[in-house]
Amino acid sequence: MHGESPHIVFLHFACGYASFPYLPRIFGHPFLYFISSESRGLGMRWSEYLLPTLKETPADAEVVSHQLMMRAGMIRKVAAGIYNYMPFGLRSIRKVETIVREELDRAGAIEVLMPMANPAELWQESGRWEKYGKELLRFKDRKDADFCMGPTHEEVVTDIVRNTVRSYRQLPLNLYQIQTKFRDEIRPRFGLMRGREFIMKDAYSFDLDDAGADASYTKMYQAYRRIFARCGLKFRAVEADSGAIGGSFSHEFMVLAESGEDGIVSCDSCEYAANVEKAEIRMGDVVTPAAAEELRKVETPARKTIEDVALFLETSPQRLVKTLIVETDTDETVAVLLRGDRELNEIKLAHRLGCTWITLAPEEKVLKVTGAPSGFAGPVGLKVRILADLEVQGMADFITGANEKDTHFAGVNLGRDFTVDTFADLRQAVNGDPCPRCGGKLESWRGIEVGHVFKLGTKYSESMGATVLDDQGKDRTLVMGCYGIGIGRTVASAIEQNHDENGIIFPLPIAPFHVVVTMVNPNDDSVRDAAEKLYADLQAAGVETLLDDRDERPGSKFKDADLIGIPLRVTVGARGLKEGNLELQERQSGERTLLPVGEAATLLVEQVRAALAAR
RNA sequence: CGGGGCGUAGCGCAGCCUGGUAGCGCACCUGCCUUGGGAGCAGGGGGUCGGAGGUUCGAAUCCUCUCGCCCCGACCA
Repeated sequence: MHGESPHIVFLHFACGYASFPYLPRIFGHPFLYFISSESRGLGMRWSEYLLPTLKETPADAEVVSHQLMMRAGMIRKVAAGIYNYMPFGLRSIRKVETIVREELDRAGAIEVLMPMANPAELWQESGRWEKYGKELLRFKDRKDADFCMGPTHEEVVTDIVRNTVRSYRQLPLNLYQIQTKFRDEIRPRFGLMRGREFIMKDAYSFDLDDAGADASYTKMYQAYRRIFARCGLKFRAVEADSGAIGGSFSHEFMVLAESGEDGIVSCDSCEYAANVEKAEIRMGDVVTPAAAEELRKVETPARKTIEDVALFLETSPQRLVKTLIVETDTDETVAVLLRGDRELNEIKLAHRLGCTWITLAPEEKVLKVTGAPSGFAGPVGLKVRILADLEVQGMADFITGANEKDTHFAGVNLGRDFTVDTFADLRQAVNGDPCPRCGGKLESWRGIEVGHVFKLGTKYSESMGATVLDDQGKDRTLVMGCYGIGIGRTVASAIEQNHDENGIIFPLPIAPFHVVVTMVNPNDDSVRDAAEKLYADLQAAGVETLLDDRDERPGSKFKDADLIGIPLRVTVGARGLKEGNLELQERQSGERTLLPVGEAATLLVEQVRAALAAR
């Protein structure tokens, strides 16, 4: 793990100063540089750094952030879902961590560090040793005692609190850590986006009662908003499915990006935003239109999908009702009806059925239930329980499968031809649906979940006996909240959101360096001197600077600079120098400005300060 | 878990079908040359062809097993 090793004074040419213990505000010696006690140096020479950029995209990297993090030398894979954080990538990770620490400290949370190796006993106490499944990586120590790698730390933190907190007067308490976690994902992918080993900030709040827990929750919610805003990210805090707890006490923080794994919706006229898993759809009173057509069979040879059937019968998917055969974890098989162009929201259905998960029935089951191969299921004559989306209630004369190979029914009508056991809101919300709060329009986005705040209640405090005495001297079970931020994923999502065809475009607050100084020709003394001077001046002013002093052709250096995405690039070349200028190019806009040599450092410092203060 | 695909130099790939002394581009090293958008020339180093077993006179190539990695996944709605 990172964190405790004392870091490390780096000296090239001047090894005698290796015990230099702190970071001086200003120094004049251009050959002396170091990594501070925070393991971040202000300056680095590319020629002496480890920044292995790749011209080509590694074959196994699917999403941009993964590709670019590999190409920019930020990460290297060690095993499936397990990565080295290379120096350049680590700097960005540390930036996010620093912002997280500052904001959590400000919100009154207290940092701790819990072990990666968790004894089985704690997990048995909470019952999760049995429940957690294969994602929990278990192992034995030399004495054959059971352990697991912590995928999250409710058990451990609850243990801390029950052992150390006795009185309501010690509350509220909010403990957080930044730790490497391990979840043995079935399919790790997308680089840091979905790894097995990953750096996570997790926090846990403890309060005497519900009201206190709500206050803690709100505080964290606010802190999270600041954190992601300070990271320079476009995000939404959305209502998430909170499972058994209910209410609006679960929010996910979603970085907006096309490639996001989660669908979210937000209202264009009020504050409502939700994960599509949760987003409700409000329908007014639904009136079933009168049937106009007779039920009739139509041949639909080999037309299995909604699109094919609609095309073949020269109608639109909206005129079809699709029938999904679904199995539950409680061993029930039901049929679910949706308008042809709609998608089932499995979470809503599971809630409705009171089960934990549902799954589409396998081919054999479909055959058994409907008597036809999949693709031709319909409600008419079905023996299983039938649920239908509210929208279906407003349909008449529609088309469904006929439970017979290569055959559909047309002119199908509710009541007359079949009956539905339950109508409910079962479909996925889509762009343009009405907002359940204000009736405005919902806009849909893709998002990457980078943070989650959750009111836990007493699940762990109760099973593990975390109680304090209240002012009446009575035992009270603590009310908990838990709050996570994926640190690596935050960096990855920042790249997902901020890149172009040339590479990364880091938001300045989390950029590994603020400025890259590119020497066009390091063999030209005037160029070298001017670049060295700027490099020294910038560091003296606290600007994190990468000096590209490599003896490479300018073209490769520019390409590399674009790739690694440092927000400000200063080109030092003989051409500009003749006029007394350096050239500033902003990565984001591509805008170029001439900087008079004498004022360059000052102007850059101002720009960096402004960017950091803007948030 | 089920299905599919791929493992050949650091990276990206060809060669495999039809067995016969392992190749290309980039990267790397040396020298020359060049220095404002991934230059050029010349020379050079580097591969248990993922692993094990088998077939064969002979296996990167055919067969079996195994490991690793990647992708997809349920009338896709």
